[in-house]
Amino acid sequence: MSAVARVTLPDGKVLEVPKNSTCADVAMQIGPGLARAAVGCVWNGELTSMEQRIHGDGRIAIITKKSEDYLRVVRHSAAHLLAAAVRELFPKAQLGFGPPTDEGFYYDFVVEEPFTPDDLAAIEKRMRELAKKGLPFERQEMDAADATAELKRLGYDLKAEYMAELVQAGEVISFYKNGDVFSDMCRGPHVKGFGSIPAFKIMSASGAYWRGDATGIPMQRIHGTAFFSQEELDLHLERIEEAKKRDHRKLGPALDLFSFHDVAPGFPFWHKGGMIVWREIENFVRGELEQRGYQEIRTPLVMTDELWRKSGHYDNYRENMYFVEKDDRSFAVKPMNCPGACIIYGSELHSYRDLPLRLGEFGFVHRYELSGVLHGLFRARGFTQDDAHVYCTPEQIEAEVLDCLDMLNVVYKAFGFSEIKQFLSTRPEKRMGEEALWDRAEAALTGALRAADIDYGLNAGDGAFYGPKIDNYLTDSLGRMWQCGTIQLDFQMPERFDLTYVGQDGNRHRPVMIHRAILGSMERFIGVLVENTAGKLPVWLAPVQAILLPITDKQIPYAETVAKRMTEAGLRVEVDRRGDKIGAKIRDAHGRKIPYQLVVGAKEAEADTVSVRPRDGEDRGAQPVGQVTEEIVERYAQKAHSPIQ
RNA sequence: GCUGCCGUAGCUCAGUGGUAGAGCACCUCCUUGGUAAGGAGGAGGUCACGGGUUCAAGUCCCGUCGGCAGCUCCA
Repeated sequence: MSAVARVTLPDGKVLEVPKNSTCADVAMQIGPGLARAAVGCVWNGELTSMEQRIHGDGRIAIITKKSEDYLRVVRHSAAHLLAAAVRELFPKAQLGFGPPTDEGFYYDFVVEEPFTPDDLAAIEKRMRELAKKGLPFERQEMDAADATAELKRLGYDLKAEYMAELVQAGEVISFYKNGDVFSDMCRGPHVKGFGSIPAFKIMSASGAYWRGDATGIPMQRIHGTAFFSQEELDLHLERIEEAKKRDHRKLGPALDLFSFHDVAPGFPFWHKGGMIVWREIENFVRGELEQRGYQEIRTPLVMTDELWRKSGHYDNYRENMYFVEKDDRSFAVKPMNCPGACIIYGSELHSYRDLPLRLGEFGFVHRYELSGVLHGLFRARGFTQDDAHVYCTPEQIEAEVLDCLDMLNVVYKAFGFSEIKQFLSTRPEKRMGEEALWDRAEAALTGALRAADIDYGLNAGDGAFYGPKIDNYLTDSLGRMWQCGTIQLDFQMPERFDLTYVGQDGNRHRPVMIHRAILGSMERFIGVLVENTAGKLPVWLAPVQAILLPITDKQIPYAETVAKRMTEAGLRVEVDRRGDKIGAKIRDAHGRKIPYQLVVGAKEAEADTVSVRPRDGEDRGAQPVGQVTEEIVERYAQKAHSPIQ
């Protein structure tokens, strides 16, 4: 064994340091300035202190106050501050884990009673008092015996359990103390003291379990967040408010798109507005399918258990399936469309000339989801995939995957999404098939991603039970990522259904199957669209594209003539016939987020014009009906999603 | 599913053991008003459902259903 460890710096440079060096030693070797500025480091992706010992090769990033990762340090310290306040107010509270997260931090506690909102307010108040005192973090390393004694003194039984594991793993045990107020076993690093957390806030409390085990010890988790400045914290809180305003579960019913009811938990009811959006999306995708040589199919919702045994779903997916009994037979409601597609493929003989055979299906699938994970359209129990199954030869895989990636780009762009991120998910623990097939499938997907020059991320172990996949995430206007499309390779299903094609050599061969969805689920995608646009759907998707607002009843006939002309031009138009004043009608149309609000009074009726109030702009004044109609028709045709001004 | 919180009119919510409430929306009437809420009146309730405690339950207790947040981030 070598006595040196090779340490890779963020810029790719490699340093050799003696084993058992600390991160601080490494920083010093890079430069004394950096060593002085260092507040912690990231060792092999994990946040740790400068005292971390280096036992082998790895990657290091030194954190200074200027690093992005410094925010994680601040938040981790804020978690300690939270725990300190909790221990003062609830001396019997036992500590669990308290890490920083992407949004802030949390700390888990074992307490007799759940925290009330009043408790949280008191805890936050106490945190502010402690922060005012400064109370520097002081690191102290201990051997196992001392650490055990210290944890016993503090009454941290759970931590003692965890410490034993750490000692076993050869870790150095360290404590961080803040005066005589608080002490916690912790790897670090931390800010200077409780006074060095510029802005923080307690967000909420919820249930959790020791080490995430639902059969284990119940705990109470307090969530908070922290930032470098009050301004950034305020901005964060505003973003949360904005997201709340855009919540599709509120906007959807308010805009008459869809609703949920107790009689069908997890299953959306689609109203007229939602169906218009749905149809537009479906027709657009259908157009793409036609361009790309797909055939559209539809397979049954209910099929026998035998089919699902054959496909492997019965063994691998049963907990998520719905079953029905009739004629002493058991049937399952389809959770996926692939077996049905395989039945169609297998129903006739195929030549290599037929391949690739692309079968598309807007397939309505049902998956039982635990009640706690349901979330409006984002996580429903019944949803419609814009699914397709491509049967091809192994040689055709890359080209087909590339075509799917291209379709993804084209489709997402049409909905106003330009930022797409791909992740490759590799073999999961629960899987079917031989390792060699998995090797081949993973290599094929990697090849396509490289060929498309895509900078993808890796989700190791997150593949489907029948094959690896590429998941596609899009970023919305609030910077949130949504998983939509997926491209999955499958060497199993053709095997199980004994699917073949006749090759050039006259022999039967096994086709490869690619499962792919672009939008993912119609339901979820519409939910994403609603949140992304805050309900202000582009003209091509808007259930009502223009509304005529008569100043008085006398203009209703004129408004109806205009509406008729626009309807004949292919637009979706309404007339507001209610007896309200114009101000109220505008307010209402605006609330419904209708793109074009067209005011008609005596003057407009006289001149064959409408006064245009665009959704995103100011009153434009009177414009000829023909011109306005043309503008909307053009926007519709172009699927424009720019603001309407 | 588990933990916590919640469930009162279509929506947003008040009502803390003693006659079921408000605003908005809806309907009718008056008003026909030129750019983000005109006025008056009316109708609308098995207080999620089931059980219990009590002279009395929207309110307290138990259960069920449904909703929301969290349950992955590992000192």
